[in-house]
Amino acid sequence: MKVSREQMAANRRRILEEASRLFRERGFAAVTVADVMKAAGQTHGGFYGHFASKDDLIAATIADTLAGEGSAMTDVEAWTDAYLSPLHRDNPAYGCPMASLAGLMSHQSSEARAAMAHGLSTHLDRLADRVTATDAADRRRTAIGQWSAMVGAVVLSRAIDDADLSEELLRETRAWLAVARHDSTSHDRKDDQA
Amino acid sequence: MKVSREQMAANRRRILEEASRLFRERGFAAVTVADVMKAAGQTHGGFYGHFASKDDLIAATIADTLAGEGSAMTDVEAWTDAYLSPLHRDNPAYGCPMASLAGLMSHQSSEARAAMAHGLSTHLDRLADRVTATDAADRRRTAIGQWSAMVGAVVLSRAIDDADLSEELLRETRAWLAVARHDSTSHDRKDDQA
DNA sequence: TGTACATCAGTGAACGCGCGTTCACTGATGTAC
DNA sequence: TGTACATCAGTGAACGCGCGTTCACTGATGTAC
Repeated sequence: MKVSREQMAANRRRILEEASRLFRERGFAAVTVADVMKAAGQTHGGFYGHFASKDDLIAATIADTLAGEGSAMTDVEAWTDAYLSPLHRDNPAYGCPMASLAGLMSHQSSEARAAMAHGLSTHLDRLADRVTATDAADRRRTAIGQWSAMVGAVVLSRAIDDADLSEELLRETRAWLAVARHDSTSHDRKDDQA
Repeated sequence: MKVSREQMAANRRRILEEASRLFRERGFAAVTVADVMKAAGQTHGGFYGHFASKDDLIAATIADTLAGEGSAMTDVEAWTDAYLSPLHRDNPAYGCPMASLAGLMSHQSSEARAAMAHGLSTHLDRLADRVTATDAADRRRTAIGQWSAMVGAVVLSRAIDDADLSEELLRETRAWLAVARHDSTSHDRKDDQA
C-alpha cells in the first residue's frame, strides 16, 4: 500500500536511525538489510525504494550520523571523561560512531569513506575551537592528538576480553590527557598553579 | 595424499601466516577459508584438519601474530615515527595487527578477544619499559596514552578518503607525541633545554 | 634392512544456509476533471 | 467540493550466489614384523 509523502520521509528517517544504531552495535557485515527494515517496522522488500544498495545505506548512514555528532560539546574536559567511560564503552549503539565504525571503514566504499572524512574534519574543527592553546597550529595539533588518543583508547578497550585492562586503558588515558592539558597550558599561563 | 609430520606442521604455519596477512589486509569477513587455503597453496577441504572452524583460525591467528609484534622496538621515538607513517598506513598487510584488527574485535569470539588482551598487555609492558619517566605509574600511564594515540591515529587515517587530512592526522599526532614527551621529561630533568 | 599394510593429510565435489536483490502484486494517496 | 483513476510505497515470495562445512576418496607416510 502506498503511504503519504510525509510518512515515506519518516520511514526513510527511521531506516537511517535504526541502521545507525545496529551498525554501531554489530558492525556492517553482521547487520542484514532485513534486520534494518524489521527494526524500522517494515519488510525488507521496501528497502530498495529508499536506497540503491546496502553500500548506499552504509554511506548515507555515516553521513547522517556524523552530522549531529558532538555538537553539544561545551565542556571539553567533562565531555572527554564521559567519552572515556565504561558506560560509553559498553553502549556503542548509542555512542560515538567513529569509535565503533572507524575500524571498519578501510574496507568500505569511497562514498562511505568520504562521508567519514567530512564528519571527522568537522569534528576536529569543533574540537580545536574548544581546546586551550594560544595559536591555531597548537590548537589543531592538540585536537588531533587528543582525539586520536580518545578513539584509540575506546577501540582498544572494546577489543579485549579483560575487564581490568579495559578499564585501565580508559582511566589512564583520561589521566594522561589531563596531564597533557596541564603541561601544555603551563607553558602559556604561569599563574595556573593553584 | 598424506604428508610428513614436518610438512604438516609447515603447512599449518603457512596457513597462519597467510591468514594473518589477509586478515590484516581485508578484515575477517571479507577473507574466506578458501582464500586462506589458496594463499597457503592448498585446497579448502584440508582446512578442517588444522582448525575446528574459521573462528578458531581467527583466534589462533591473533595469538600467533601478536606474539612477535614490536619485539624489535629499541628506539621508541624512531619506532613511533615509523608507526605513524604513510608507509605503515598504506601497508596494513605487513603492519601492526592491532591497528588493522582492533576495530573488528568487539564482534569476535571470546577466545580471539582474550588473545588480543594478552597481546596488548604484553605490548604495553614492553612499551612502559622503554618510556622516559621516573616512577612506574608514570611510565604505565605514558605507555597507555601514547599507544592509544598511535592506534587511534592509524585507524582514523585509514578510515577516510581524504589524503590531506589522513596525512595531517599522522603528522600532527607524531608532533603532539614529541611535545608530550618533551613536556613530561622537563618536569623530571631540568637540564634538557638544549 | 626390507616388505606389507594401516594410518591419515590433503583433495575436490557437494550440501545447506543466509543474504542481497528482484519482481509481480496490493491498495492507499493524491491529482485531474 | 466530489468523484474516477493513475501513481507508486510497501509487501512478501522467489532467485541466485557465495560461503562455511562435510565427506568419500586418494596415495604417501611411517610402523609392525
